[in-house]
Amino acid sequence: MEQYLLTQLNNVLVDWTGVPDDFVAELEKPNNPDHGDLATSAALKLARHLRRSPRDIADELRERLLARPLDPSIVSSVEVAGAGFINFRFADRYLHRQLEQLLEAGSDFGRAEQHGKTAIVEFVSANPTGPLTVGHGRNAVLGDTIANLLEWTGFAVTREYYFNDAGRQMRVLGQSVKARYDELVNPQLPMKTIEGPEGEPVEVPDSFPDDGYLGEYIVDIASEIRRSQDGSVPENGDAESFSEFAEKNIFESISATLRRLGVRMDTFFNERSLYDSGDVWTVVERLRALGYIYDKDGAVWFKMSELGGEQDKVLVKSTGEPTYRLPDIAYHADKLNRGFDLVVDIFGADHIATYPDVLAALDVLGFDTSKIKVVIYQFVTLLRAGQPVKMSTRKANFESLDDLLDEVGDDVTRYFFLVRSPNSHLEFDLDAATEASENNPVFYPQYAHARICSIEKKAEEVGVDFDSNQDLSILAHEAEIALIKSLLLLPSVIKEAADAYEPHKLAGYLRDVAVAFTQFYGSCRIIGEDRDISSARMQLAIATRTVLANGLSVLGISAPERM
RNA sequence: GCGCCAGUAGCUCAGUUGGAUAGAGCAACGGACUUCUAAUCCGUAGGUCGCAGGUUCGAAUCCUGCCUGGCGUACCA
Repeated sequence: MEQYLLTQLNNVLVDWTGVPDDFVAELEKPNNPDHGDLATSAALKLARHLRRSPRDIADELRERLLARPLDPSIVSSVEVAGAGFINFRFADRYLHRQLEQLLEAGSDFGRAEQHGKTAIVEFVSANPTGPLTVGHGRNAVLGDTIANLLEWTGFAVTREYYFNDAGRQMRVLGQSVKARYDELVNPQLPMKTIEGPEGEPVEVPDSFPDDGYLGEYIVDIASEIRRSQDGSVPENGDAESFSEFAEKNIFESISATLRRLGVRMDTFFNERSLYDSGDVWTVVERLRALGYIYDKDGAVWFKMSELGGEQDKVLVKSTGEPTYRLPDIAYHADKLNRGFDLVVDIFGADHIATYPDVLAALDVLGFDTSKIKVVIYQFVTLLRAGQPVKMSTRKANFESLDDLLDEVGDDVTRYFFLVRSPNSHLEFDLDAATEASENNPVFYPQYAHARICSIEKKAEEVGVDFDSNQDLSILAHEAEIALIKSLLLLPSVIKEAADAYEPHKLAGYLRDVAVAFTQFYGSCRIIGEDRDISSARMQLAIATRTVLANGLSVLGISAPERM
């Protein structure tokens, strides 16, 4: 309908003298149903060019459209309204035909054809120094759902987790675990007091690093090492063997947490491989050859100030160790070299400053940076009894993603993370997510889905005789038509959500579908009407269940058959 | 100081490629279960769209300035 109308509209305008060649009419969905199903403000926009009143132009535009003529099985009415809007209404016949196609497509309704392009979505990417936080949860759910959306719009998608198990962080981790282990083995160990997360004193062994990890999980890992009989960590092992054990342990717990969230990675990319391959140094040399590198104070600098940046950036510290920027550049070069058509990064707001440097470097290295899309999401505040809950990996007192999943479950967790726009701060109210769970918005689409399943089951029990080939044109009730219109939007909503990298558009849509269904349910009985109407309404219910199930599966939220 | 994000109903947030009367959920108030699931529905109330200018037929949306909050602005990641 939309495509058809656009073609008709613009064909009319092409033949219209005085209309600028580059003028393209657009359609919008009016928010007031009295204004039809689609509308165009073309007449208003042409007023200046044609030097006539918008209303006048709209009248003529309408006449010219009707003269083509318009296919009455698609468009039922064309009206001029307001200051010069033209409102179009769908023909019921058109809606019924589309509904038939929806039912035919079934679990593929909303899914676009594969177009042969590939995408890689990098997300989570937490280093194995501690359990995933709630912030990682938002990252994981966003990344996974954006990957789903891209798949549904025809991309072949790779989900990748980028991590680093070398360097300072892992050294500190090993030292932290070793110190806690020593403390367990030898209770007489001399202790010292350092500052905890709230500035409170914390007792740690003398050998504990000042910037060590204070989390309880460090002690857990230490006692696990002590219990383990496999000798993988020698009693007098160095910090490195402790760090290896801890890394393995933490990675397993991270994987388990992701599994609970329904997140599955295709590939894990270790930053270390960029050093092993020498890619990191190749980047420096190529940038140097291009004149964007200089040495100062023993460090290697990148001339970011010549590329629109505020100041030059250090790529290699005077210690010889690269900053995070250098491997980031090499990593993204690697992703582009792997031939992906689209490279998506999911970053927290605290990484906002890192990617302009990366993009600038890739740009001068000759890569097509337009293939890279960085999704930045804002921070999560966890509220319990109206008070913010502290969340930090390094410090002791924090709420982990696992704790959250324990408290509210995977569906609610995913929904809360997905229902807000990524660039909006997220207040995750635990009380609302748990105690008030009877009014929890996540249950809207789920409940509607379960209700339909229940109706189908009931129909089977009482042996209702449905005709699955029933002509759907019998559906003419206001609530039926409104529901059909809502259902047919799924493909375009998925497309919009994918193009914008904003899953909340889909989450909001599914709630609308649930509302439209419930209104239909309230005014139209399915079982117990005469056979024709009963059959047609059952088809409509099945179509609704299909849309809800497909949409929920994109969000990674379950579509239960009963609740 | 500079950069990014945000400021919309009591609360949490949609709506921002400029369109017609700014929406939803929760909270509040009033109704509806002998019916296919009441985890629901219907109704009422609730707004200087942070402030001030500007652009135009039209601004929550675009431009400028200012205010407030978050995150950055490392030879941390």
